[in-house]
Parts: sequence; C-alpha cells; structure tokens
Amino acid sequence: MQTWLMKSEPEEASIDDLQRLGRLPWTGVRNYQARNFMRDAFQLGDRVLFYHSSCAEPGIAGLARLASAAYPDPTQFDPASPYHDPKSKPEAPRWLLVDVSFDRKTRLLSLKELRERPELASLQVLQKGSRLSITPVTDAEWRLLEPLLA
DNA sequence: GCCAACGTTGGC
DNA sequence: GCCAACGTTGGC
Repeated sequence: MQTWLMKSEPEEASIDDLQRLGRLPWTGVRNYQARNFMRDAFQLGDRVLFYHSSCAEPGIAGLARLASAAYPDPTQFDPASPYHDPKSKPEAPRWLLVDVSFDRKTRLLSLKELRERPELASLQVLQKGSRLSITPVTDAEWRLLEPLLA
C-alpha cells in the first residue's frame, strides 16, 4: 500500500467536512502530474495524508483512504464551475478525480513543525518551490510521520 | 497583498 | 521546438 499527501484548501474541503460526509470526490485537480498519479499509480485503499493548504495553519490534519478508481471530474464540463475547462470534451475527458473516504482526524502537524524535523526533509511537499497538490510519501517517511500524528 | 517558483500558452 | 509572457500556487 502506498501513501499520498493530498492538499486541500479547508475553506473548500476540510478534514471536518470529510468527517461529516464520510466520503468526498476530490474535485478540481488541474495539473497533469497530479492527474497522472491518480490515473496511473493510485490504488484503492491507499493511505492519504489530508493536508490543509492556503490557510492560517497549513499542515497535515488527518488521514483518509482512496475509495474509488479515477473517473472523469464532472466540474470540467460545467461552465458555472470555477474548474470548468472549455478545452476538455466529454468524449475525451482531460481531468480525473477520485473519491476519498474519512479515516480519522489527527492533531494538526503543521508545515512549520514538518520543516523543523530534519529527518522529514525528503518529503516532496517540503521541497523548495513544490506546488504539486498530490505527492507520494515513501514508506520510510510514513513510518516517521505516523508517531507524530498519534 | 506580496512574490518566488512553477506550469501553460502561443507566436515564431 | 524555443521561449517570453502570462496565470496559478501557496506560504508568509
């Protein structure tokens, strides 16, 4: 089983929203690298580190699971959606999403704290200039993170 | 609101 | 295929 770190703006979809609903479609990915992870590497049941971004306290806020295969993101065809992509055609959808299911909330493991721990420096989300909304987390990194989230 | 870093677009 | 211009991300 693989572990992934997935960024979400809590104003749009927070760990509390996921807890309340149990399951969420991870809509709005508009980056090819992130899409390719969903399409090519995601496996049902993979672990997800739910990361809050673009907020007062960015960091890992909870754990989730991949709960579906990748399928076309309907918002790309919706002219009223901020995620609308007029260049994407229903017969050849450009953007995919997956469903994610709630596992548990954790303490907020802040970006600040992640940066303060040298053993976590390899995390892709900590690399300079890293903006990718979906990044793989190695087993070694997960083993270091797990006790910090307890 | 600022701005560095990055990805995409489109003219050539 | 190059690359300048532009748009977006996301921490601060």
